[in-house]
Amino acid sequence: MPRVSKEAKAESRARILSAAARLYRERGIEATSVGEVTKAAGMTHGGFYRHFSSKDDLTAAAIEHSVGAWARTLERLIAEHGHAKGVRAYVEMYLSDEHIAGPGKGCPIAALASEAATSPDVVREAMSAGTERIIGLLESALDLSPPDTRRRAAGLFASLVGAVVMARATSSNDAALDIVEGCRHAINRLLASPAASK
Amino acid sequence: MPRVSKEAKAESRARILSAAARLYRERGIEATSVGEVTKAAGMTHGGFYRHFSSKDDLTAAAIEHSVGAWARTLERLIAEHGHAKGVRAYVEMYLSDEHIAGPGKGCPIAALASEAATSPDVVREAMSAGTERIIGLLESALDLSPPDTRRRAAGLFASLVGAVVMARATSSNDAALDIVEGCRHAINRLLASPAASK
DNA sequence: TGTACATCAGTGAACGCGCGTTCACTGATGTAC
DNA sequence: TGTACATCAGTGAACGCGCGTTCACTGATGTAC
Repeated sequence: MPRVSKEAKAESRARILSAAARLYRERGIEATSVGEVTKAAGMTHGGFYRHFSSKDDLTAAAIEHSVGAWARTLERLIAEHGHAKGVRAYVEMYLSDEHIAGPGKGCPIAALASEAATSPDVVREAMSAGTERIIGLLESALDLSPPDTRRRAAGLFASLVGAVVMARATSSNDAALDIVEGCRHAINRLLASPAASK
Repeated sequence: MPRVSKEAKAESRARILSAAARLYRERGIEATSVGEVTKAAGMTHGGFYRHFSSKDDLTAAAIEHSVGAWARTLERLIAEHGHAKGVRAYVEMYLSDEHIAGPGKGCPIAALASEAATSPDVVREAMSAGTERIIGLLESALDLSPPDTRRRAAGLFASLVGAVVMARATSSNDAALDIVEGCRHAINRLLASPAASK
């Protein structure tokens, strides 16, 4: 296939980005090759470099893409259900069986955080920006005005990420359930006691 | 170097295992090659297969090795300081700057959980067994007899893991501090309210 | 509006490289007598 | 205890393979007149 219109090029780029975002979350970044991504996007690997300068460039863009989608979901839940109920809905979505069983459409922070920790700076920065954005949204929704709303939001999100990461790494379903339920109870306690602090 | 005594062989195996456990936690499993491990252990790659049948075999053994070390540390802290103070000391060690900055000697669950989620079963099982062991120790130390001590222990550990994973993936030190502090406060609240539950 | 031509998205072969693993070999260790 | 020999831990070259990336090529798209 020879040259293609501007619109077709933009669609190709979008397909590559979606495929990469899904495959990275399902299999990990290192374990996913450029060839697998372009194949999933319906093209051959040669044209890839018309869209991205390197695999790292794609990785950063794919993380931004998928983090953005999750941030918009949280924004939507808050807009639809109000602050407190929106956060609770997000927590339930995050801890749902679908989310744990389907990392391909899931939160990229839960799927990729430990791999990103050892990745090039451009990847780490995409990850940081995404984390920052989610914590910021949670912070503004937890408008209960305790002294450290931001840290409270960060602690809440860390619990969610830890629970999903561990539930996925566990080969026993019972153990995974205990982890998720334990996290849910801890967060409910956190959300129910606005003033408690040590 | 030709054949070597039984003791020397056992020492070689121990050096390979230590080197692998450190490099895996520092760089990730996929990102660490068999050659790098044997080089760090002071030998060439050819002799590796006298000790392990494959890289996956080594990976499972290395995870068991490092999880075991962390579980023994928790046991020691509980024995030295008693149940409640032992758990608090473990939390402080887990959330310390040294632990976050030095994954090579750190908890393998925090360093490798998301990569293990996409690894072969033998690796996942080593990870599960380790998680199970840590949660079991925390459960027996949280002897406050609420209805769901096990889930409480699992939730506590999930918070710790999430905080360390996210703090490491974040490129901003300030954001990492917020995450760790938020987690610390959430856990203190959890440990201080034995009967609260939702 | 129609024509001539430069641009460049996508193809598929090819590149150098490092991976996990195998193997012939060496010679000290461990064993049988 | 001493001797002869089988074992096998470790070496280093070699294997096939898949990786990220490059490149000559094709021909529809976009542009200049």
